[in-house]
Amino acid sequence: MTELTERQKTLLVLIIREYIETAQPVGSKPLVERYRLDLSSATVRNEMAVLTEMGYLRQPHTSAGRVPTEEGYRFFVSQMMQQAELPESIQHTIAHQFYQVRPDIDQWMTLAASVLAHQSQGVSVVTAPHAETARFKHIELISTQGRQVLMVMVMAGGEVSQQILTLAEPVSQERLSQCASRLNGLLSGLAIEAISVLPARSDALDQDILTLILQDMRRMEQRVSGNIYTDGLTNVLSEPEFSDSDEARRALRMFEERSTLQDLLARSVTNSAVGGLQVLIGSEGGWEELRQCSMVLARYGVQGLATGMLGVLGPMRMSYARTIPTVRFVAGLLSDLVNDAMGGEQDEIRNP
Amino acid sequence: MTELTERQKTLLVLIIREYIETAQPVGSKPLVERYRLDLSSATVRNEMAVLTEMGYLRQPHTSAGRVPTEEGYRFFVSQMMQQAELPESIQHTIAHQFYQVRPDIDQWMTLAASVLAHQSQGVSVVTAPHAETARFKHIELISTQGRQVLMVMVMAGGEVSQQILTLAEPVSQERLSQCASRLNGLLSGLAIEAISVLPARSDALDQDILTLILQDMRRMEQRVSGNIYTDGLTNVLSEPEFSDSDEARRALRMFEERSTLQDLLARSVTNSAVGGLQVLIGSEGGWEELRQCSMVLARYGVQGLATGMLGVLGPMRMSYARTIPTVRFVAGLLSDLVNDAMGGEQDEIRNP
DNA sequence: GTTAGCACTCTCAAGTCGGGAGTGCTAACT
DNA sequence: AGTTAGCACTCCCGACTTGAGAGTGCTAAC
Repeated sequence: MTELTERQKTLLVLIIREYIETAQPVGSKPLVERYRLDLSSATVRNEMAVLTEMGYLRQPHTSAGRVPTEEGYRFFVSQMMQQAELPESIQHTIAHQFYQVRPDIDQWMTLAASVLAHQSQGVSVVTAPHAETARFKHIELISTQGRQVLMVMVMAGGEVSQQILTLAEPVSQERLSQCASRLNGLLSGLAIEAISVLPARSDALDQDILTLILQDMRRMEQRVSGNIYTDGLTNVLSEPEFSDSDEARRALRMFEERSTLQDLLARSVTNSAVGGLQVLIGSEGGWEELRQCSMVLARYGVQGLATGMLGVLGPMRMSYARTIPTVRFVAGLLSDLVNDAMGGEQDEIRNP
Repeated sequence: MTELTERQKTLLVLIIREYIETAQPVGSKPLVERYRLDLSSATVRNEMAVLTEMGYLRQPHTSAGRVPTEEGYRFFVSQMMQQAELPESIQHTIAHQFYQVRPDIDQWMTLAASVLAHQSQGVSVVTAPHAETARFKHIELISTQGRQVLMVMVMAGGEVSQQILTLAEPVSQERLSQCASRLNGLLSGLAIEAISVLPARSDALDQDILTLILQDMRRMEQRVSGNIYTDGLTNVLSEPEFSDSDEARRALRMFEERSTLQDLLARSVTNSAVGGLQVLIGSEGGWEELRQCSMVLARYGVQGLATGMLGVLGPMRMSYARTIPTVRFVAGLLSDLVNDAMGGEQDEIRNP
């Protein structure tokens, strides 16, 4: 596979840019006119033929303009990656929004999803920060009525788990508080393995609660990611490639289905280099339903404490030039927020 | 406006049922054949003419079959409302799912949304239980690092609010716990109005936290509903009336937009009689974008403690026969769960 | 290596057309 | 009086045709 000449590169980029904008196969003549190229359409045609030969372009049918192939997009994106900073004004606007909402993980996630969807005109996903190894931080027991107790557990990474327990017999709030405070003292900062049996003198309630805590911590560790937030599901419907609604439906359905989405993200998590940005184009993602789509993914957070993923799904011809820098910027922002809120000595994931 | 004869009623119901199933204008001849009516198509035609005259049916164009009008659907639904119990087997399946998930409001809401969307093949909404007047129950302060503190507040209805505070100066976990326990003692069970200034001897930290608590409680009261959960956004895309994607997009978009959705629900909350079931057909909802849609809504929870809404959005020709009993059943189920978890003396909302 | 010219291909929108489904009316029947 | 068969009429819808337009690839000249 020979190298592309400089002119071929420029042409390829222009063609893809044009196609992303218009969603129409791009022809040689309109291209020279639109960009005032110092070339004749015939020359462009020749180059197009070469690029088609090499697999970067294809024609939907004889005598139609050219359309980028997955290869083409891949080349385009690799060009894009280096540069592409988000304009300062937009950076400020976004950051401003984050500092305006109530400081709470849930709010931040929702906002991040909203910002991503808005900026990229695609479907966004954000997963809440999640620790690979669960470390206990704090527990709280609140009696609601009779034998029902609300248990709120906070992990070192900031993850919160709530559940409602039914005890064997009614217990006063006072006893619950004492139990919680004992356990807090004993378990603070410990990971699952470090938690052993309780001192002999502890009562049955302590034991029961401890069992539940361990159960819950194991559940947390098994999860591949924190809660999933999405936004912009409808954005993609306006894209012409999804006008035949069945294709769109299948793609959106799998995106709405949390479990599938989690699989998808999980796979990317393992692949993704720390702090790196990943662009999955078309079949690269490996999901049949998303063959026509691309995803821009990034990992954010504080390595070793809590990390999450965020990304955008769009048609293959999504505006990478907008999406990539946005994803990168928001990832940085969330990393900062997580670091400020829970961080400490650990390494924060920063942009490469 | 004269009454409908018995035969006209039967016919109307059959026509609508047929239309709901096929999404095609229904003609006289196919109708008699399909349902083996002891009538000729001509007679049916005559009756159809009458029903059209009365506004229950319309024809898309001369010499096409009949299609129900909003009036028609309204009549149909009013017939439906009385009866319509969900089959026992399905009731069990659903109930089983609820008792299988981890007992946690968030899980229940997600599951409820999922069940509704699945059963009705429509878009579901569920709002978390929300109290009209916020009553303090418990607070917890957890130091994360330096001056950052995670504050978790639980309200009497079970609502939980988290946020991350930045204090003026670092405070030890011990002092935070003492502060929390003092405030818990003082404020337990109180509504906003009942909370006055603290005893003179309390320190600055107590004061600061109290201010934040009040702020947060006010915020909770201002909200019209708890968190919103939706599911099945994509279901509606397979409906033929939304094949021209623009209509679908606008409808879904407004449904995805939380704020609009909240408005919509808020309006219904005020309208809805306690425990009642509400069916909004077409323009009844008052939302331009949902002119082609219907909603089945219900309120659940424990009156005076915490209530929420749940419902299903679908095309006007949605399967009311499936949706109505499902919504009613799930509402009952959630009421039970809320009552078990937090209830007590208050009146639980039950099915009429 | 580049470009003008040209024949060729293929899509897309508009127009045409006939079959079919369904109606409403009338007149006969019960 | 209500019901039904028969029939003319209307209108949609899919299939087909057609012509314009856009774009290509090739060839030959620059």
